[in-house]
Amino acid sequence: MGVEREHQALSPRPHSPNMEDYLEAIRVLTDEHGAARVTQLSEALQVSKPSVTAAVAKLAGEGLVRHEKYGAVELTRRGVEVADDVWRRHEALWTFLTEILGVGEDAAQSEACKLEHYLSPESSARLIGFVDHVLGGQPGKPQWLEEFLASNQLPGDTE
Amino acid sequence: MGVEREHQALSPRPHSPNMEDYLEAIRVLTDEHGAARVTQLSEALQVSKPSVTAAVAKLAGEGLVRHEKYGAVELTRRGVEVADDVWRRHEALWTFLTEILGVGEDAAQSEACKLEHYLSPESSARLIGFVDHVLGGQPGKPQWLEEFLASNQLPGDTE
DNA sequence: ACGATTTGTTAGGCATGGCTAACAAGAGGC
DNA sequence: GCCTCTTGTTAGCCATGCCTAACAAATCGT
Repeated sequence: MGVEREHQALSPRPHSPNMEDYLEAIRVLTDEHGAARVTQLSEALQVSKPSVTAAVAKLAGEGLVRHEKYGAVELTRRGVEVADDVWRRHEALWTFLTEILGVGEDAAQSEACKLEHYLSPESSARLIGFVDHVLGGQPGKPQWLEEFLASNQLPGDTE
Repeated sequence: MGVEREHQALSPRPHSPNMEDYLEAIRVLTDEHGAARVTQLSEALQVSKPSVTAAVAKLAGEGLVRHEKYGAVELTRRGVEVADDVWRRHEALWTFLTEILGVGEDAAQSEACKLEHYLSPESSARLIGFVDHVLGGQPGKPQWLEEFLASNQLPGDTE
């Protein structure tokens, strides 16, 4: 195995994992409740309200959200684009983890939230293609996948 | 899709991604050159030498490495365990990315370096099992995989 | 063995992104 | 209308992990 391990940058994503999390959460809350408030974000992301205020101010400075004092937080067009992009990676990972690896839904959810920030556009696209290729063709799952999933049911599988 | 997105903690790994990177790099350098020096770590991880000194001091404080001033850095037994654990996740990801998703080797390398810190033990185990189930049975790759990989060769595939 | 080069450390800062405590604005009950 | 409760903000602080500049130790050549 070619173990020459330089840590090269791999075109760093323009927004930090934390900021991507905020954008994604704003997107989800807006979809669910019509608006995203500071308190809801604070609960959803499990951070304090002052942390939310600060993050939102930062995102507003980058033109990704709009926020008038004491009001709701809204994504700008650019903010929506970023949030959707993160969300697509999230879904691809979630589906892969649950449907193909057989990870439990809650664990897959948490894990996708972490991994989504580090999946490159290329891998993202390939993963989506892979999931589709494996699950998209027939109604159920292919034989070999059923075999693999069955072979993993040994330990505490709390699905 | 059950979109109730609490950011729950998922038993956080005991060591930060950055510290895992240091441990992993020390492991690799020790294997390759017999020892890990500050300058080599600085180059391998693309950080300044003072940053390495600080990180190593921290790891020494946690009992993961040994380091006498101006000398080589060595992993303790516990350090080796952590480094090996990270390395296993790295390899599983690398193999999955290159052999199954068809990502180029360099991109896969960089990406595995990021993702490895966020893969849970469970997913890690399942991913390893998956890779083995898919590639381990026959000599080459299964038909369906060959098909998938072939269907991806359309765009600029700089392998 | 001593000067030059390489290697490593210390000191001092900076950015990110968390936190608590304290205060201010808005909303509802009466 | 006012009092209260909730919501949001400000101020100030902390940890992580990175940096540069400057200094100290080690190593090498002659």
